Amino acid sequence: MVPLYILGILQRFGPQHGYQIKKIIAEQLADFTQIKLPTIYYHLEKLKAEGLLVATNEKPGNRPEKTIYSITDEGIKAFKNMLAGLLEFEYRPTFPSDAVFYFSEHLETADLLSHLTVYIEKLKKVIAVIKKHKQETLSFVPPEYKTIVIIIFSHHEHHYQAELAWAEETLNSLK
Amino acid sequence: MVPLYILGILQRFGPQHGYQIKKIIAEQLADFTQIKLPTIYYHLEKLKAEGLLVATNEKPGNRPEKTIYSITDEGIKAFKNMLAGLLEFEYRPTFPSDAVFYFSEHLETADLLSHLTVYIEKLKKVIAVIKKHKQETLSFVPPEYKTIVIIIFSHHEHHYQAELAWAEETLNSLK
DNA sequence: AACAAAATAGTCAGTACTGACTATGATTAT
DNA sequence: ATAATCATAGTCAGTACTGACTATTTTGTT
Repeated sequence: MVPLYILGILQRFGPQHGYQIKKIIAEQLADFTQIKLPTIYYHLEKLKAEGLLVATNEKPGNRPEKTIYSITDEGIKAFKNMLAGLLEFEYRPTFPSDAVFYFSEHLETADLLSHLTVYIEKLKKVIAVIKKHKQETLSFVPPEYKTIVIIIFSHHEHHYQAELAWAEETLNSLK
Repeated sequence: MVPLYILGILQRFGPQHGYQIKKIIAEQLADFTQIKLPTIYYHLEKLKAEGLLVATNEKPGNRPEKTIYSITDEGIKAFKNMLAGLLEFEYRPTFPSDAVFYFSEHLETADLLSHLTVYIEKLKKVIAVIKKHKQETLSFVPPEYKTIVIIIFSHHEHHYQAELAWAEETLNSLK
């Protein structure tokens, strides 16, 4: 995923350095990925070694030196292949909470119930935040991106609602 | 997750070697985790180094030598702590397909539509399989485990249904 | 009896990720 | 004026995961 994001962002926004790429991801995709800065640098160097990016150095004023990365023609080709590969996406979730229940003979039911209650409240808040972000995002993106914004946000809404419904059912089944 | 599974299985089923642990996970949890054999061996050695497991060697007949791992008192304590930590579970999914849509300006709508159609059929099949496995599992587990089986399976059912609903909505919105 | 396939029991090297750390310039608060 | 905090721009070592590989035994198949 990370190389795809980097190559795509470099195409859409032009040459960038690591910190800026991280910022773009944090601003536009914070709800959907949690990519850390060292991960960005790791892949920038890797993509450079593969010839998909080239680096130039820049020293703006007396600021510390920056390494600016630009995508190459090779990089554009590789991006298209990655995207085509990803198109055959699959869905195979794993939930840490399944392990909790699998081994729940080692836990008190009361503890499970109280944690589930807290969890349900958290989920409700997250759902509210996502809905708010969706509206905010829709208010500033150009019209041609609105469909995509809706698709991505509603993907997460669906799954958070599923998680909430499961948590509520589970709470009731244990009471 | 893997250390928790290993320590839990060693408590529930007694001393085991790597391949058997893998088999237990594959039989009981195949729908929910995809832990590979080298991952098991990696953690067995790590847990041994931490003193949470002890290893004994066994040479049964003329079969190749086995390394059998048993949980220690330290290991039982660590397991309880892990489980208590996991109890504060969170939900933060990432979907590769979001990246596909985020960069969908580089794709043909027709390709998106045809892949979504295939994807929807796959999801329907997976849901049917999960429902079947749920019934099968319920038919042989002791009654006191039925609630847990239902909780874990229905967790996945909910999310697969969410994924299906999202995929169908998305397909319609792009038509 | 001979061969193939599956089960058993691992090793190892390469890939990916990230917490903790360093270091400097810019901005804000007091 | 100065201290604190934030933004910028990374490095590095440690952790985790797994594909590819090796090797033996058991079980079927012909």
